[in-house]
Amino acid sequence: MSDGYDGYDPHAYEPFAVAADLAVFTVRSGSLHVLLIRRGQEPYAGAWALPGGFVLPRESAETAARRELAEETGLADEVVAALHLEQLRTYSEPDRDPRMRIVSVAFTALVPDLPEPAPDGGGDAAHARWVPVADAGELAFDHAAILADARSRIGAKLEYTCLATAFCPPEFTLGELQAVYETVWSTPLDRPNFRRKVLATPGFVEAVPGAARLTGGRGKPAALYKAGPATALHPPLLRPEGHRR
Amino acid sequence: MSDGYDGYDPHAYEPFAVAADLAVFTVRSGSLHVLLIRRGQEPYAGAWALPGGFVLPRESAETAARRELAEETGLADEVVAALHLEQLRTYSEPDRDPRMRIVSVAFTALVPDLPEPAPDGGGDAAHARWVPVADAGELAFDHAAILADARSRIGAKLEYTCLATAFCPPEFTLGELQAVYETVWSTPLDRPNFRRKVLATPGFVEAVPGAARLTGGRGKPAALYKAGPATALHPPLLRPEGHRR
DNA sequence: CTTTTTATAGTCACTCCGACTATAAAAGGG
DNA sequence: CCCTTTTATAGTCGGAGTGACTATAAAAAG
Repeated sequence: MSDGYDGYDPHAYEPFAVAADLAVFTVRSGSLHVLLIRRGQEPYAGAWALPGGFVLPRESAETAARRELAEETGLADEVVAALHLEQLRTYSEPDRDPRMRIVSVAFTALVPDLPEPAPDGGGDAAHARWVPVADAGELAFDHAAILADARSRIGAKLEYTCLATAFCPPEFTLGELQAVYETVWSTPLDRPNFRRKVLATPGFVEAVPGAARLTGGRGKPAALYKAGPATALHPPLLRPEGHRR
Repeated sequence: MSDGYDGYDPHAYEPFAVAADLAVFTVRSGSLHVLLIRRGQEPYAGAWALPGGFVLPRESAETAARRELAEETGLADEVVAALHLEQLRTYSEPDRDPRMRIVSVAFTALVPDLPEPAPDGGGDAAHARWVPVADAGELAFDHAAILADARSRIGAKLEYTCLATAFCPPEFTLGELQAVYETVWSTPLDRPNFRRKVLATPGFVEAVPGAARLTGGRGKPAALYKAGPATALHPPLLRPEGHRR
């Protein structure tokens, strides 16, 4: 026998298709939302699904993910191009799609609270919506499992990376950053302690001098910060005991 | 336009092939080794490569990874079946294989120091060898990048999981466990502190009562432990500053 | 029997973190 | 205009965890 790569004739087999699917998260009005599209055709017509689609012959999976996201959701091209995509994992069970053999590379992205996916862009975008993950329920294919994996991954990543700032607008208050953690982890955090930890981590956030959020809200105006150059959190910011998944 | 999944005719495109590749690590004689095979045919004939091969039409990527590992390395079937495989990530750059479009799902596995891959099994196994990762050098395809990603992943995983016991035989001393950390991280650790940390983490290791390693070695015989039920390390066992990647 | 080697036990100071209290600066209601 | 409410920010205190280190125990080597 030769090794597994030799003597393979791809046309002798039913071909694989390779897809890229995305779990794009945002935090809005105190709950974690995921971007879903409603399927227009069988299978799973009318069901909600993660945005995604086939990888074309000259694309990497990540390129395909960006292209599909732009096509299906009408998010602005600059937004999609700048988006930090992270590969989650690949789903390759033989029967995960009833039509044919489809191997799907899943990606995760975090975005600040954006306007609703442009319905004026017409076409696919009209079927895209932000849905609270708690309300996502049944999804097409194995997308519910992908969503669960993505959710658990981002919860863990908040512990040891600075990724939480990706959920925030360019300038944000520490209260807003804390709300991201509390929303993703579904647990309240002590405000002074959170503040101390964030400020003590070099490069996590940087003060925007002289700026303060002029919200219509009550209370003392909060200082504004922007994301710093750090990417990892050492030591990590662990969620309270009993809130891990 | 419809969404990306609809109206796709896979036969209209050059087909994709999907492969599974493995980075299987072990610790032997004080250095981290990876299992490599020598390629017999073009492309990259004579070069070293990670074991792996094509996913068959009715297999998941993980099933294919196990099958290829057994075929190519002659590792015992029980060993391969019991192996903890973790998906690393998927490599999908269009030109990563010169022959055709191949998307590869990479896996990582950790095994105790095993005998050399059975050369008596004949066939492919004869071309499999444990190679110190420091000596791996150039590999076929993008396997050097996969290996680097895998190495960095396992280093990070030792920090917050109990995975280090996977490198050890069923019963091991704390000194052996510490050697795993020191080898993977390439940094010495303080022995009493390491011991305190491991024993203070519930479920990391369990004492084997009355047993002690009767090595030919000098010094006081060490007590034996076996892997406990815990899977995560809270709080984590962080490597010393400046040794992260 | 002494030295060497390895395992194991214990000490001490410092850091980090959870819980908590106190003060500051805004809005809203009388 | 004062007083309450709300939110932001500052500080305190004790305990857990850890790095650096010392001490003791149990084996082999000379």
